[in-house]
Amino acid sequence: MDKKSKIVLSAIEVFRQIGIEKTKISDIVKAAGIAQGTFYLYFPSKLSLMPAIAEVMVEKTMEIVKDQVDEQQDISVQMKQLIDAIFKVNEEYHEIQALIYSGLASTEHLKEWETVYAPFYNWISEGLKKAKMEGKIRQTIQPDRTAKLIIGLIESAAEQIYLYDVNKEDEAKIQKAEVYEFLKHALSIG
Amino acid sequence: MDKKSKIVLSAIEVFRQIGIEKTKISDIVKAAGIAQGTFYLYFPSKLSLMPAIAEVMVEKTMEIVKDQVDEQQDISVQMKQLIDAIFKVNEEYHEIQALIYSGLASTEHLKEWETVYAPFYNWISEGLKKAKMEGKIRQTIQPDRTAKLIIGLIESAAEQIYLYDVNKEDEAKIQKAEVYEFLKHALSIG
Amino acid sequence: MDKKSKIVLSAIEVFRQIGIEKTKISDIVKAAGIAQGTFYLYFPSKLSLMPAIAEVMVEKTMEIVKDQVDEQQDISVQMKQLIDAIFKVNEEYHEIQALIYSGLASTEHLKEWETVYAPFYNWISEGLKKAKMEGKIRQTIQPDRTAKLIIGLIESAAEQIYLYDVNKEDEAKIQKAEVYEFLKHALSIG
Amino acid sequence: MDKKSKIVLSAIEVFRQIGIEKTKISDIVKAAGIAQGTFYLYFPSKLSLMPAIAEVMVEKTMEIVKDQVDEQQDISVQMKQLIDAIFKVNEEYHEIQALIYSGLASTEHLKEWETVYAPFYNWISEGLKKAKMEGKIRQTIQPDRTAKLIIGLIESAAEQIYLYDVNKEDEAKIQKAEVYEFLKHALSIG
DNA sequence: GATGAATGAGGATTCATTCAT
DNA sequence: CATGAATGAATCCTCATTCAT
Repeated sequence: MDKKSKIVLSAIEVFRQIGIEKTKISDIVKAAGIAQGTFYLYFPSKLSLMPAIAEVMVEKTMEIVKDQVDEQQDISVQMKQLIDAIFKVNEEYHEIQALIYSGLASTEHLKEWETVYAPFYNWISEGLKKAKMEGKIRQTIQPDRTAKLIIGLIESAAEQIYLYDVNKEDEAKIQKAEVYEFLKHALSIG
Repeated sequence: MDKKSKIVLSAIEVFRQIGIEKTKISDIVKAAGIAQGTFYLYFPSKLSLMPAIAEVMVEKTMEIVKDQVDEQQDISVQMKQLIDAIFKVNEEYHEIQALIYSGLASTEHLKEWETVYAPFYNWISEGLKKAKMEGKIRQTIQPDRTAKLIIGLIESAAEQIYLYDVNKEDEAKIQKAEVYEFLKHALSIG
Repeated sequence: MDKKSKIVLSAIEVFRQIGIEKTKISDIVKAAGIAQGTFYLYFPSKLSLMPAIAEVMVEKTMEIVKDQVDEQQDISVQMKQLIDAIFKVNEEYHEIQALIYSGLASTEHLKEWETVYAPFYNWISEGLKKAKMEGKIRQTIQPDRTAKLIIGLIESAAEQIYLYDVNKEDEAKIQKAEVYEFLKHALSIG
Repeated sequence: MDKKSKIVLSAIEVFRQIGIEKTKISDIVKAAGIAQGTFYLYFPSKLSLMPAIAEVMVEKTMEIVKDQVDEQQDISVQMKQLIDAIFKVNEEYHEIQALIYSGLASTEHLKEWETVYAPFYNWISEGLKKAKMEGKIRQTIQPDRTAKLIIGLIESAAEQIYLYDVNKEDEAKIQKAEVYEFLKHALSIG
């Protein structure tokens, strides 16, 4: 394995054990079995690790999700499986999720977050599109938007964490309308 | 204003500008216009600030929510208003939400989190109970649990953040079942 | 004595013993009897010490010069005394002279150099003006400019002797005589 | 050009730009277009560069001086030419002079300094001997010693001008005239 | 209570040098 | 000869915390 990957994986391990705040660069390199200076050949600082870690985490998440969700099953079964999968990932890596979040938040790497999560969102979205075409779900659903809502809902249920993006009034309006629709059905209002 | 409040408010301001990671005590006291040592008369350490900040933030959130939501209105209207309100709060204080979370997460203050958020959850829960009794929403809803789902959903929609809590298998099972039910209706599945 | 002066004087001592390059901040603070962090309350870096050291050195130089040169004496005697004085300073502080020079050169403190040396230059210049008015030296001399030439001449002469090693009494004596002769003619004294 | 020369010349260039203190080996090799390790095939350490640089600088100086000074001319003309030459070298390489000096001083290469400068001193000394024999300058002059005084005088005069900034043509002109007058009298020329 | 200069342990970072390719 | 990734000792610098005033 190349040194860069070794650093990232070791960092994940160490962060889980000691916590991001208390982890020293020296802990990471010790775990990776490399010299102190070598770290700086690949990352300028501890926080600059975060996007790389996030990427690995999303990869792991997708692995588990794809493993647990049977695309041949009915959409209702798939959703149950998706919930199981996300709860499972969160259970195993909840510290890392928190770390990534605070790590991304405390730096200026926020924009990389969306890029990193994109493949996961897309995969869900494709599933929704199929179900929509087959008339299994309501036709007013916007798959891309709803995919994110679903992931957010399940993750927040499993976790209760908060994240966002601002100053997009139109975007917010559509989003709000969509959430309203979503919620109306979820609660069986009216 | 007393010095303690001055410290908390200055800290919020400085955290928003510099980020929690990079903020020094000296930055906070400078912003508060007090001496370095004075900080320690009110807070034993830097991290002990977090719960106090969280409290202020929840207070601000509830102020806005209670101001925007008209309890005389129909539940569907109230939900629209709630969405508006939460989006509004998040728009204004999204960095702080992240800060609080990472601040609480990076220490052992996690347990205080629930306490701090409790009044908000309770208020939503009460609304659901009333609607449930009036037959406006489905009778299978568990108000306490659902209150958190709703807040989580809306906040994640406004933000896209992730947070959690693990090792509660039974708790997780119930939670998963509830989400499933929630989601089934939201998507009009079956 | 205040801490800032203590740092400067200790730095001079340590630099003389260990050399500027090999001196660590920790050596300086140890010599000054203060904590490591305290250094940074007064100086941002090792090199930023240089102007302060230069100032002290010029003060010391002027003390010795004013002490050795008798302004009541004839200009030729005064020049002899000036040569003695500068050689003396150089013998004692030759490492520091080198340090200051390289220290100033390697940083961006060059402009401070002139300011620091100004009082010395002025004092010599005043002496020349008086001698010129009294017809003791040639009338074509420009005092300000010549003051610098004289100091430059004597210092470089002294450096040539003391740069390598210090105990060269005989060598110094001959060099001083030669410089005196050189200077006497240059100024057309007597 | 062979790699050794390339290293020396690149080092001079980089030192001029970044300053000796801040220059890393990696900067030098980058400028020279060679690999990091290659440096050590030609120089055992960073400081061992200094004598080589000094040598190059003295060579350049002597080239310019020999080019500008016409040995057929009268000693007074030669001195004028010498002043011009040294000022010229200083204008172009004033940072390097400081570098060499501090570079040599900060190590144990001090003894090489004399060796490196020797040919320059000797050349001047020879000129003085000849002039002395021809009765063009005062008979009390000791050529070897005076050669160093002259160079020291002119260099310090030039430094005073060019140390701060280079484009001071008028200032230089006046300074050169003053130095010439000073020197003419010091040597009792004409 | 309030101050802010002083502390110093702790950790980040640098960079000359090596050596396997 | 040439390379440049890897090394890790050396040292800088930060900043939470203390305490004499």
